[in-house]
Amino acid sequence: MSHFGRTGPPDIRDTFSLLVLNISFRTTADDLFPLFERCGKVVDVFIPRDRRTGDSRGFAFVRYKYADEAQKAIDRLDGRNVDGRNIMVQFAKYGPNAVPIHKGRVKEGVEKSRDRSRSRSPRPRHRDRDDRRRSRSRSRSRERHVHDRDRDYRRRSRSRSRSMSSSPDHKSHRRARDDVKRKSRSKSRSRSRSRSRSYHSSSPARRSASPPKSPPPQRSPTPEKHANGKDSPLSRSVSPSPKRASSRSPGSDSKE
DNA sequence: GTTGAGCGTT
Repeated sequence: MSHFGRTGPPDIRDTFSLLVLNISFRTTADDLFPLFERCGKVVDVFIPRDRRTGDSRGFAFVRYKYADEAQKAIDRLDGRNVDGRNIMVQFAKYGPNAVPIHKGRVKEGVEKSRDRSRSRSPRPRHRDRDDRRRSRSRSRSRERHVHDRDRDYRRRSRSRSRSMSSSPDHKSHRRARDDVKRKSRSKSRSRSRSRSRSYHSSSPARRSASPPKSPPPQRSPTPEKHANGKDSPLSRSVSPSPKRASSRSPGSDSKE
């Protein structure tokens, strides 16, 4: 997506891309275009956005037609306050069209801009939203599509150090204790129920179709109700007649 | 409503 057309980059023959960092999340290409246009001929303004949320990622790419104009934009707009934030303008280093830096003048400019951009001090990185986003994406399709975004994912994976919290701990413990309690209370019956449950769990089709509509009954917070009521449909379901259980044949399995 | 290191699209 570019500012001039929705069919990708217009012409990347002899353009010089500038990376504009630290822009506001609300700043759009339309806001940056006039600003950069004042420094020279702007070929395209592109702001990478999140594919899932569609929000701006906080930086933009501005392509100039001439290197000297791009250099001028760096000199003039780098550090300029835009939408309440001071942007950082520098030559784009990576990307589909690496800046063809051959002229000594541009090269010096690049080094200068990089030197200046290095002024920013390192900050502690903790991004909840990104972690959440990546987690969700990973949980849904971990290694299905790892193409060009692989670089991005790895780049952001660096800040996954202190992600593990202590919240799931007690939850797990609580669940485990609850499970143990239920088991000890059920005792002998637990065997047949466990087998029945296991059998149901081994059916992927049912598991896939069930989650949204019918949650697993064993996860019910009040199992004692069913334990007391022997006529409960659940009880019948989980504890079939001993006759059937003892004389279980392959034919019966196919039915259930 | 929020966030803030970095390098890009149909």
